[in-house]
Amino acid sequence: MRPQSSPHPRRPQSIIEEARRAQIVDAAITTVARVGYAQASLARIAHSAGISKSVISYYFDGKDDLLDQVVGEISTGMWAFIAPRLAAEAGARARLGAYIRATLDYMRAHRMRSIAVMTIVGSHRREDGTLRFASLGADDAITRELVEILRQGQRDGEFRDFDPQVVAATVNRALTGALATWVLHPEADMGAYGVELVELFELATGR
Amino acid sequence: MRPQSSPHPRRPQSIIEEARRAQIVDAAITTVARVGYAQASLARIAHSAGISKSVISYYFDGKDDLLDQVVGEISTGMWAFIAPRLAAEAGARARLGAYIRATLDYMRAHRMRSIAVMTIVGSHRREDGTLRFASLGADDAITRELVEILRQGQRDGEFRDFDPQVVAATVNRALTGALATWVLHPEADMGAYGVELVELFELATGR
Amino acid sequence: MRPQSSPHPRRPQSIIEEARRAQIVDAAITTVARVGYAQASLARIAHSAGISKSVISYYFDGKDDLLDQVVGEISTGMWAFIAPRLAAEAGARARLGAYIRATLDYMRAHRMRSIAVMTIVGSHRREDGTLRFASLGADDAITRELVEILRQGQRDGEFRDFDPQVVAATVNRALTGALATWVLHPEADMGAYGVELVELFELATGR
Amino acid sequence: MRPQSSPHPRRPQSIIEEARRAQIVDAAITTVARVGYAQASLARIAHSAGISKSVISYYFDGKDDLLDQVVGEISTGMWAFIAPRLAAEAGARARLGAYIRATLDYMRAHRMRSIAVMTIVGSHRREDGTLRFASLGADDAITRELVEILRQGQRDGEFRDFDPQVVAATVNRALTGALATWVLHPEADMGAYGVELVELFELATGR
DNA sequence: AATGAATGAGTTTTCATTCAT
DNA sequence: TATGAATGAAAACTCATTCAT
Repeated sequence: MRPQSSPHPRRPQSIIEEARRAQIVDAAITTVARVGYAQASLARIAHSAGISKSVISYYFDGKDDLLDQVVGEISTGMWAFIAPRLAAEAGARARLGAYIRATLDYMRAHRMRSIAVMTIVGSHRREDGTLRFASLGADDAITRELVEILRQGQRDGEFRDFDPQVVAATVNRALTGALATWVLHPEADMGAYGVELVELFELATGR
Repeated sequence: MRPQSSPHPRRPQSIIEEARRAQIVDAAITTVARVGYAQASLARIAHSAGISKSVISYYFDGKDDLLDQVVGEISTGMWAFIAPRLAAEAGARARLGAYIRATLDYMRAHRMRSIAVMTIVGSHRREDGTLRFASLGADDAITRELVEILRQGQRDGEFRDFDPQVVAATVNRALTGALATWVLHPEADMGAYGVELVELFELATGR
Repeated sequence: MRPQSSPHPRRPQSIIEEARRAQIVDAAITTVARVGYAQASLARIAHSAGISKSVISYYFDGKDDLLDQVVGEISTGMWAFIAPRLAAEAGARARLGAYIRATLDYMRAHRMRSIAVMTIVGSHRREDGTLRFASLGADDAITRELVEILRQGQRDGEFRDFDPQVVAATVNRALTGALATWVLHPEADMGAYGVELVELFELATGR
Repeated sequence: MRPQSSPHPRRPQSIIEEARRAQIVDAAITTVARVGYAQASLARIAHSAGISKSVISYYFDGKDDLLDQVVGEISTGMWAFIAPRLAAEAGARARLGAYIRATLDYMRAHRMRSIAVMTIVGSHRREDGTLRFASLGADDAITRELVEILRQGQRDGEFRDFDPQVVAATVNRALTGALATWVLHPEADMGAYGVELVELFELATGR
């Protein structure tokens, strides 16, 4: 990922330039969410953005760069959404609940973005075949914060003894599971789903 | 579909035919597990099987058919592996634990198959863009059995009151999460991971 | 065209062998008539005959040979149908009418065969790109007989002076035109069409 | 369809774009006329145009689209050639003669185009197996004009009573018959052929 | 007498990328 | 800043044919 850096030697980032980039990123998000990773060709994305294909090549260093930036932007936005909600809570137990609720709230508020990032993370690969974002949901910034919450809870005696990495991965998986359920059943009650998950993990982690 | 779009509704399944089919299915599994869904072209699969591309078309009615059969075969094998382990246990709590352990044992015993099915399920789409196997892990035969176990536990008073669909989806997600962790960290201790998950869900579901 | 001759050194033409050949030829006729020349693959023909693809290769020296024999057999049958009807008439004018009526009657009695031969004649090409049956309808046995009728009529003073080749080609084209109309409008009245054509060519040729 | 499945409903048709399209259409015409419909692959057409295969996909929405445009362009050109010749004549008899002569003149002046359109019309099929241009020569704009001439002649008493559809189809068939003869015998005298046909149909229709 | 198995050549189409303007 | 034009590679798939049995 090469965020904020231009492929060609151009430095001044004009407002119009940033607008174009955002427009393309949005089109990529919508397209990936709608038709999936494999079908989200540059032609389709360009078409969805109402621009010519080569504009994408102009602003991004190829498809990989575009998708990298899509994931980067969504991750950033997600963290910006969740972080204050964690900060508002005191105690590991409360913060774990806030983490779950905030994530689900983000998904509800940004359905397309959430689906897109889940889709890309599960499909975007390097040339050697390994998933490019395999660490997302397991070792990224947000998850590291979650792990820290869990560790703090254990130190403070709020949580029982467990492997924080395993629980963190399970929590994240549960959250994307909620999203997948929502995709399959758009009429599902995400609020109730959240209540269930909060209780589930409180019981699972409490002493 | 049988070879040559045969006029006969059912032709005798020769040994060599079944062997070839199995060989191709195996090559597809290996290839998908190694390079991912999008890169697993028929050419690559054929190459991996050491056969010509058109042999695949000869035995399968296209790529969709092949992948359908891959998923079908693995699902069947998985269920055949897990079912007796469930039957050997009495009580919902014990059976839930057996479900988790058996699934992880299957994954350990059949790493490639497990990765392949997880990959295909997450990527294989219909022409309309919807995931072809979206229901796998949410509404398939194995999951229905899991839901039944959870319901039984609630009826018997072993489990607290929760939404069985949510918990079942979360359990399944946790299991594929274990697999994803194992892919990312092949040195990870799956046995310990299993112990963690069993305890987590016992606490999460118990009263 | 290599009628009656087998590709492989087999001489005894058993009854069963002839039955198979006829079965395959019939299947080819039906298939070509239904889906057109380009789509009439050996696989489709074999499927329609309820046999394996390689049986065709066993009885015919490839697709060209099969189609040659299809055209040959239909031409032969057509001539066998028409010839006695010509012989029954005296005078060129009467025989020209009989030619037109007999051909249309054949088409009505053998719709599939007629469509098939028209289709193949218009599409089957040699490797150099030239139509293999370009002479059919212009210089074949039946047309030569038609030309002879026209010449006789001119000699006898029944017909005016015209180029018999041109008129013969036009008559034949008119007849395949009737067939094409019938294909496009299956409800068309072929009897009335025939009456129109007979009158048309009587006036066109008479003195 | 325009290049790149453009997002804009109508892009400016640059000169170079129109030139390329015309070049490709011409190459398709030449190729179809030379090797026939079935052998006229996009690869061959591209080769004949001296361009890469994918340029065709860039300018046309697939092979069907290309052939549709080939037929459309030739039909348009043919009508533009014939219409003024009809308009220059008074009386149905004279106009019928003009129709025949003008069509044959077009064929002589545009041999390849004429052969190509005859070939495509006789072979290009929809997925359901029906001929895509079955109505050409039976129910298209030019033929409707011919039918109108015939009807006018009957109303004015120049022509006898006959089925105009049958006669129109026969005239058109006779004309493609002339073309087929010319293909088979390039040395044939098309002028004389035309004289024969004009006389034939004058006698056939006159009272 | 028959065919299952296999294949290589060829089909149309899609795609990401490059480049001159 | 933007894009129209072009391309080569690769995709899935079809086909007529061959061959061993």
